[in-house]
Amino acid sequence: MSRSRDAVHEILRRSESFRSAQDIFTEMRSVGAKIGLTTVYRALQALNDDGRVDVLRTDDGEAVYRACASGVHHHHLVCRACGRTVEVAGPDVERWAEAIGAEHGFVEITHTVEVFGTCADCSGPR
Amino acid sequence: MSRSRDAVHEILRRSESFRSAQDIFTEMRSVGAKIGLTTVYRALQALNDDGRVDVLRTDDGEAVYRACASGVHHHHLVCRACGRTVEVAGPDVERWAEAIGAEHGFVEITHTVEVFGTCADCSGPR
DNA sequence: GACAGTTTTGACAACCGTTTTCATTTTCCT
DNA sequence: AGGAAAATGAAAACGGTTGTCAAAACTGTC
Repeated sequence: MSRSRDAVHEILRRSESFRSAQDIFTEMRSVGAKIGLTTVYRALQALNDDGRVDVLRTDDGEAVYRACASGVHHHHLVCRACGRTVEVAGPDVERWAEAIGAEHGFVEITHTVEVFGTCADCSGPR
Repeated sequence: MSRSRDAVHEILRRSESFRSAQDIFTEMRSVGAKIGLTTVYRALQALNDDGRVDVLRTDDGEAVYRACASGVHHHHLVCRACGRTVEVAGPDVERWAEAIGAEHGFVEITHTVEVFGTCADCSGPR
């Protein structure tokens, strides 16, 4: 797993928003790349297994991916208009999740947090 | 929209974990209810539109529903073993999300937060 | 109660994103 | 080069969800 996997990774690194598999596939094809949809899916899961990309589900159940700048735990602030995404750290949230879990007797706490909003560019010059 | 919608709502109120549409459909049928899968889906979206149930997506993209006890904003602490769910409030998280958004020039902030863990019953008596 | 009009229902087909299959191609190693 | 193993992609299979459309269940009115 290598050639196409790097290509997919490259696309994601150049994007600053979450992209769907089909979306990536279309872009690659339109640029002339000879790649199959299946391979894009496989590359994405491989990249995700390696922790090189973040995945999340849109409200309609589609999986969207993004190359994460850091391998460490973080969350996303996503513009609902243009899709621009900022990685944010949330030590307070991590602590809160742990505390909430402990309070109810839960162990091995994990959590998912996504923040949405409209960025300055999209809401500003009205 | 009434008969079956109430039936679906009732099932959810009796469950303390998130349920999928198909899951609910199967249960209703096994109890002898004469209802179609389509109707279950319709009832669920209607209930969701009315803010009577919470929806979230599992990692494999399936939509799961739960009757929320309160109409006010809250989050969930879900046992990954038995699915038991506790509603939790997180004023700190709300503030954090607002702050993070503002810091990056985003407005109209919303967020999704789900906490997962293993509950006492499922991890305790080893 | 009968009737016309509206709403709800459900079997079935259509959708759509994702995964599997499997035969072909490419890569890697010696 | 030669052969085994990994990667690829077209097409088919899958699974959850939504659309279609005719039949059934309510509505309110005479």
